[in-house]
Amino acid sequence: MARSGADSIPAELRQKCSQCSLQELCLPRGLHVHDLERLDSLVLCEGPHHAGDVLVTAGDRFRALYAVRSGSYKSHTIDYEGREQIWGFHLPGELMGLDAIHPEHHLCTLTALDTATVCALPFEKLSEIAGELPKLRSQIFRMLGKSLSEQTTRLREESAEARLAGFLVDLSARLRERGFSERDLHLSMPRRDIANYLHLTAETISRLLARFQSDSLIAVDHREIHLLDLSKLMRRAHREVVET
Amino acid sequence: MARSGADSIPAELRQKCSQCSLQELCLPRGLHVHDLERLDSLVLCEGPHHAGDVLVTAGDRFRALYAVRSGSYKSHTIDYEGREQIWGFHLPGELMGLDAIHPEHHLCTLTALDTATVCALPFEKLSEIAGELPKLRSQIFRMLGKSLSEQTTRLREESAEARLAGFLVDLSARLRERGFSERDLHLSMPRRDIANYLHLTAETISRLLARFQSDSLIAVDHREIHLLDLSKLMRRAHREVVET
DNA sequence: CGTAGACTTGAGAGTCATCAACGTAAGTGG
DNA sequence: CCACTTACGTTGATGACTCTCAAGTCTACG
Repeated sequence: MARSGADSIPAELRQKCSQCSLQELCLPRGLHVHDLERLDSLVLCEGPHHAGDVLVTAGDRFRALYAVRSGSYKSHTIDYEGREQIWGFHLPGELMGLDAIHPEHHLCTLTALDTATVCALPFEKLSEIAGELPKLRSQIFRMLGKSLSEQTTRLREESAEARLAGFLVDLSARLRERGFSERDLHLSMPRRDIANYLHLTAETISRLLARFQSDSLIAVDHREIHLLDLSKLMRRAHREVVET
Repeated sequence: MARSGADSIPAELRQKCSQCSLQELCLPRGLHVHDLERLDSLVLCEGPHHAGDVLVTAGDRFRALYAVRSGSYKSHTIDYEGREQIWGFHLPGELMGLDAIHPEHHLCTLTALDTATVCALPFEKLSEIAGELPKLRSQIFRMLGKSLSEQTTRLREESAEARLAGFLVDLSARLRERGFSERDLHLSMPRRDIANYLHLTAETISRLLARFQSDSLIAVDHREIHLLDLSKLMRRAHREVVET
């Protein structure tokens, strides 16, 4: 967590986008090798964090965007009555902290869900480099636009069933993008967190998973979910049964 | 709606950010006079549109962002079953079309709610200029981050009452920013649209407005809403009773 | 082996949607 | 000016869905 001064950063904290396997999912997507090296110069690795560790606390001054390197995180706030509200779960290659750009301080706390690491991208430097690299600039715009359109889909489906089905379908798609099986999900978060994210209760999640299972859509084993019929699940999510 | 070729644009379509009264609310916020003139060179005025006129249709190729100049618009989609979903209402100085940046086509249809005009900001040129003007760049980031954090607040409150109260409080704050009365709201959209936006029904909106009125929080006269007790309204919205 | 937290399942209650009837305002053409 | 139309808005009755509360089971881990 503690880090030495800005200069003389230990070599092991330096991470190279140019050699990262998540290149094509992450910020560097579409950049040329030469330009990638400009990014290499600012990326700092943090972690490993363990389940429950806090990377950023809501209210912290905005310094950097974070790209998940391994494991997963949740972004969440505490509301006026001390209740948690979860805004997103973040997988490797996904950018966190975008909500801090406008107010210049973080709106969300970022907490590790399992053993996880991130790359920190100091925003001032990033913005500077983005001034010179149109592709990087448009990639930042795209990532922002992406989380914008994601937020809009989350609560779009009205019924509890459609929301949970949509959650599973999304997770499946994101795992596939990352080279994992699209049918075997491991949930790194408890039922309560899924419920919170979808504006439901843990009991409802339990009941719905049981219903999906008895309808042969999925097989549930604790936090391992096997998707048996992806297209029926999409229909329950009120999604087009088409690949993205 | 029809416009002549890219060259020789009629003078009356040229609009100048440098002379616009919405400067401080809109994209140019914080730019120097000299830089403002760079923006002047790309802004094109469109309209006037009338209630129901469509500015952009979902699926249209992404060419430009739009800043509301006068009147108001709604952004909405049509879902898998032909049902409308409203994502936002947009007042003068607000940017529309941000959701199109990532997929490079518009996700939302933009429709005028009353007599209204916009400034079109061709994105390619805008992005070019943003490469040279760090302040403009960070302003675009901020506007994106802003709509991100706005989306996250809309459905945050769980009860119907809190959501509608929040809607009124937000509208009031945005009108105040624009120099209008924060207590006298004119709703440019029907109850059905408010309901849709908040994931409720028109009947529920009616009943809640009636309840707020009988609790002396507001006075309702058709689409004119007078806010009698802003701080109680904020409490119903589960918001901190503090100015932004 | 015992405890704490996560998860499941059941019963009852409350909120909001649905359906339906009616009232009101604005616009049209006679 | 007045019937007529159409869209919008209000109000009431009913019911479904999901939350809350409660009890009990399972799992992980010291």
